Amino acid sequence: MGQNRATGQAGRGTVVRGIRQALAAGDMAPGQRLVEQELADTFHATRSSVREALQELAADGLVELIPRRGARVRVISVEDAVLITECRAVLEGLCARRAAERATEKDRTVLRDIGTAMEDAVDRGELETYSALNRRLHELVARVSGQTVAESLLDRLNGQMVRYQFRLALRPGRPTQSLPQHRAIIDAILAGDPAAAERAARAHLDSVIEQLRATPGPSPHLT
Amino acid sequence: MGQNRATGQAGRGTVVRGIRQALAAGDMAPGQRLVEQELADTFHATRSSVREALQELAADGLVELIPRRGARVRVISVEDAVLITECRAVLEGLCARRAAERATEKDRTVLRDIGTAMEDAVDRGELETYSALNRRLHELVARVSGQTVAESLLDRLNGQMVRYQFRLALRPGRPTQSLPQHRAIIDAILAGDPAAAERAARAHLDSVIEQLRATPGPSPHLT
DNA sequence: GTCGATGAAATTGTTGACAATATCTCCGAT
DNA sequence: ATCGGAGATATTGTCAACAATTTCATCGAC
Repeated sequence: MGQNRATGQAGRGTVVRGIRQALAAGDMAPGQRLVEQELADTFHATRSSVREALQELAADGLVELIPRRGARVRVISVEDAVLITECRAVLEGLCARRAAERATEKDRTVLRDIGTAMEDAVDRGELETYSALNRRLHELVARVSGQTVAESLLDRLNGQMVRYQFRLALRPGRPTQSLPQHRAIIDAILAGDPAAAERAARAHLDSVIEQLRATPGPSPHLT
Repeated sequence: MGQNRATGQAGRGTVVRGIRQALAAGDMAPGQRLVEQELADTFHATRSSVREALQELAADGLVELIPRRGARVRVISVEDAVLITECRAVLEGLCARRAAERATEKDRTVLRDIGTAMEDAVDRGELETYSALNRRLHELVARVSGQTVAESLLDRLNGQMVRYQFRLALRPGRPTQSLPQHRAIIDAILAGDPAAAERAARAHLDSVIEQLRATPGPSPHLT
């Protein structure tokens, strides 16, 4: 691994992954300007690759593309985050409902395991683990539901929320609040009760919205 | 309007619009291969513009992009259409709910007008008019709801459904079936009853799903 | 007659140079 | 000191030629 520039479609993938990661890690501030040549240098790709990567990220709503003025990391206000989460609420509600109808024995076992693992993690105060299980749970529900369209929409929406998600998960007392909500979703799916599963998923995300509303706006731009 | 090649971003826009329209008009069959040079010629644009346009359309799910093998018009199976409509159901449910909470006097007036215009159109058997009003209604509800995120998701999903939508609207007896459902949505919003509005929107789209399921698969490829 | 290989044609992917535009810097006028 | 404008620089957008790959047609062997 050295000086070789990743070229072509490989390069594009590299840049997309790189920017995604930098965004998730908080290495790129919202509103920050993204200069094509700089990106090309840091990721050892060509400007063409960077250009295409930016378009892809713009389509996913992670980056804002202004003609003749380049790309910026998209700024997502608290209000935006709320609107996004409202969509997540109904879409995850749909997924939970269908998951309750369709979960196989195998799925149920995995679900049960995630449930107990979550309780353990919260007991032991392992926030990182809990957060990871959280993601796994939401992903599993979407996958089990067979709602591939909803799943991809949720993917997109979640991508836009990275900044807020890690902010929320670290809130003191948050796990104690969300754990029973996750339990309720799991239990409803295990019980094969679609209506309850949908209600539980929505209730969970409504609570996320409440938390978001109590969030101070994202650190005023250090342009 | 002559021999001038639309160049650059203008060209890209031209191509995107052109393909979108051709798709809506049924001039491009699903699965049809889209060759860059051909498109560049027919829309009088450069191959670069075409390339970018295809990426944009791919991000919107209208076109399938396979590396090294070019672009094809995306084939949307009946099952896909059902999954899409299930998402639409919950998203439009959300919009209807919020619209019921937020509609201003002005909005209500427009809504009422659309309602009566719909009834007139059905009475007179003006299918085209009814179909246009249908679109306007769904758009208005989304806009009034203030759910900009849901609105853009719905835009994307609707774009993928063009083929099926016109197929459904022409079904005999369909207007008689959908008119009261539209009325129910409008009335619930006018009454300021969020829960009823959401139920009505969902019920309407559940009925669309039923119709879709009773649809013969999209005409077996005339590749 | 079918299958596979070989070469030709068509098509997509990549690159680097160039053009157009925006942004910044510096300077002078008020 | 502030504002505005001219030039310089930085940055994005465009293009056409070239490279790589796939697809298609032709031909020969079994």
